[in-house]
Amino acid sequence: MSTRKFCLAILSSADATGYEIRKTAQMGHFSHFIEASYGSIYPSLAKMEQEGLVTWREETSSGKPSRKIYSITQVGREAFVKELSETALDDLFRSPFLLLALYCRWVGSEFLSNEIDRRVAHLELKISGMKHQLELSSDPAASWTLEYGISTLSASLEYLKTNRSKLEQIADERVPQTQAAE
Amino acid sequence: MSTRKFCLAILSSADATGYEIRKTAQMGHFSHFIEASYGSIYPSLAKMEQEGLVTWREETSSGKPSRKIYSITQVGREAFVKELSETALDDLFRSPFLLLALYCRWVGSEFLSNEIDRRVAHLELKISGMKHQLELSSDPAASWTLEYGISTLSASLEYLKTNRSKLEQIADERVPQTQAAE
DNA sequence: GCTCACATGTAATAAGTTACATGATTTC
DNA sequence: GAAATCATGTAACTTATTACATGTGAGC
Repeated sequence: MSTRKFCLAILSSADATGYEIRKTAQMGHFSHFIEASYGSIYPSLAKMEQEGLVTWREETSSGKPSRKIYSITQVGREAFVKELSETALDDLFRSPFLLLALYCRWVGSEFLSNEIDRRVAHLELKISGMKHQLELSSDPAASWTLEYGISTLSASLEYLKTNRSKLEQIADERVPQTQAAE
Repeated sequence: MSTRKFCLAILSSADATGYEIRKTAQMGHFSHFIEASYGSIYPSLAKMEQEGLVTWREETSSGKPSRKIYSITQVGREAFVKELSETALDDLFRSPFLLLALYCRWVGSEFLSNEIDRRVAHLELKISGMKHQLELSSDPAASWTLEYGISTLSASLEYLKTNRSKLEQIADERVPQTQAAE
């Protein structure tokens, strides 16, 4: 249901093709808290067309592959607002990294350090990307959401940088796998 | 694969029943970044038993319903460590709330305010629950992870409290649904 | 000539959710 | 006597992931 909602969200601002919707999911200011791939977007759009939430027109420029440009209908807008207000609003957060942190003794500190390095780099990249988007943003709501993301990711990064050594020390007392069997 | 990994994680520390594993998922120090329901735990355990990652014994006390107590095998331990180190470590974060924030003009500021109130209360409850767990925690790695969670959730809460009025102002300029159709 | 970006889609599979089905024991 | 907790599981359904399949045009 989330891909659906996301497609309607995009289309509520402007017409778009499936390809463009996916690009927005990957690079837009949504990318922090939404994910959608072709395999979920195209079927979603097809289904919503059947239900009358969206329509499409074909655009054929000479040579270029033809595009299906989707538009949201009034019914679609109503469905979007309804979903916005009726869907559960709790965040979904899953972190394989925190599970690794919790069991870091099993993998040892070298491996852990490496993963932390990667995570730090990843977070820094993400934050700087969002800051860049913030500069370009003209929509105040988008700016607000971006800042929300930036401040939580920054807190996460900060904690990680400040406290990594503590965890690395814990991981130093590695549990050998042979001992593990008792 | 994540329910699987989570079950192995629990069992790597102590034997447990499916029921207990689910309780841990709901209330333990995992609850912040993991979710698992009966519908995913029981099938997972059954499958892992077939693959030799876990075994179980039955415990029948007079009267009480019989319990299937699962134990991890050496093969299971190895599989766990392997999954810990080989699985993707990126967080999964989905936020229907941030989508609502982004389109708050469509729902208006009254509705938004209400949702923010609920979210603030929810975050405060979650944070205080985690602080309580932190006090009880004797495992340094669990404490580290809990503090990680507390600091990011606190940043999130802080941002929300400080900047909610900004968003509420944006939502004040509500887009009427009739106008929406253009 | 190669690779990247544009462009649409399907099929097989994986994974998890929700509700259902059942039943005992304990606590208020 | 009712409700909560303990306890196991299944079945139908929803949803998304991954890989496959296909093809054009532009720039290097």
